[in-house]
Amino acid sequence: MSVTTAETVARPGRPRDPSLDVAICRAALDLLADVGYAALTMEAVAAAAGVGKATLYRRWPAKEQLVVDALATLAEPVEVPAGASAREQLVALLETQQRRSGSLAGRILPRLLSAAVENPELLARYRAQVVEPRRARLRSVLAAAVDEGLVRPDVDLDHAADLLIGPVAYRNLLRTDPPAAPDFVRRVVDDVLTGLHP
Amino acid sequence: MSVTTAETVARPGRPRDPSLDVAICRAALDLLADVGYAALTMEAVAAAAGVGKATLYRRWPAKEQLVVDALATLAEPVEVPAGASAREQLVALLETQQRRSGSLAGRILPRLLSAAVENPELLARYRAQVVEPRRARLRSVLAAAVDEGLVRPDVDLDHAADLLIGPVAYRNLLRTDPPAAPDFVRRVVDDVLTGLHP
DNA sequence: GGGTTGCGGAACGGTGCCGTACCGGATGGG
DNA sequence: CCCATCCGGTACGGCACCGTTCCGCAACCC
Repeated sequence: MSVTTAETVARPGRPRDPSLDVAICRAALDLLADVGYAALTMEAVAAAAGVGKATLYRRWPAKEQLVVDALATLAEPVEVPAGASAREQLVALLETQQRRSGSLAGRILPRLLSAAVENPELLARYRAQVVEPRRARLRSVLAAAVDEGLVRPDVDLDHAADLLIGPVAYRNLLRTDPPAAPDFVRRVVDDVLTGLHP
Repeated sequence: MSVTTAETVARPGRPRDPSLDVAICRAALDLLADVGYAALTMEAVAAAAGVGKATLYRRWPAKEQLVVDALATLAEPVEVPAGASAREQLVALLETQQRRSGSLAGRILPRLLSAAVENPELLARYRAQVVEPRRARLRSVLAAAVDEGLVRPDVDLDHAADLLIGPVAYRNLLRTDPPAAPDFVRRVVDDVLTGLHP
């Protein structure tokens, strides 16, 4: 499902400018993060993208499809320091996630949690684009932790990922004050790894 | 800060009907859960409460103050089975929280996570009314777990509460499918308690 | 019982977004 | 070349909600 629903079949006349697709999607994501889904407006997207309203409606019939496609362009690189121990890699992953709570994807999440009540597909896209890649990275590091003898081999890695992500993400979402202690992530990793230790 | 800002000083004329305060607040909370904060409308609140708009504006100048006061009326009883072991009490607490993800307070949370970007006070009220009581209950049960020798005495109970609540709440918020396994909560409690064991 | 306030309901002008439809110009395919 | 389509911009009628105001009546204090 490409961003533009137009078929690649050659059509007469001037072709659509592909760079406008990305500009529109980018503007939609920015606005989604800034004002939320309910307040997101086709007019505002057009203005932010420097585009006429007709250009939007020519490609997307309504806000929902636009945002769904825009979310498909949302991706974050998930890198992890090579050569470090599994424990250090887990700490690094979670600290990156914590630090990114103010990033584009991070600011979009609470908006989508609300919008998902009416439109579950929006959140499903976000999970596929952002949450699942993070979890996959986490699982692979946890598998390395099993190899290191740090985690019991019978542990469900998906469940272990929940134990690690949950506390960090929940605190970020709830904006609990005071903000998490500097060693918060490390303590989470230590406590969870102790619980999963052979 | 009472719901109605009117002073208790006697005033001439017909006094305000206190039952309308609760009807309005209840309607506001229902609408908040159903349509979200951005789409919540003074007109809709008035209609749902069976009240004229003037009655609303006589008490609250704007939507924000109304919702803040309405949230102050939000409270859930947090009971825990007496006589059970600390472990069983923890499982019961978290399962209750999980079951209540569809309750009024549970449906309001994602709406407030989005609204809190513009209006942090809304989420602060929710934390004070809903989150903090739950955490307090959790801390007291964890203290009992320390007395039972189930948890090390030097463990930060607040941090332990994060480890327990985080995974459960995060899964509920993200609506991860498939829905959590039936023994999900028990496994979380078991793993965390193992990590905090003496 | 008179003056004052509360109440539901209806109406007001103003504003912002909807989705559509044009315009004049640009761009590329047949 | 010619014409279909794309582009930015503007305008349109319609609709929903805003916050206020007025009405007619009810309820209460002094």
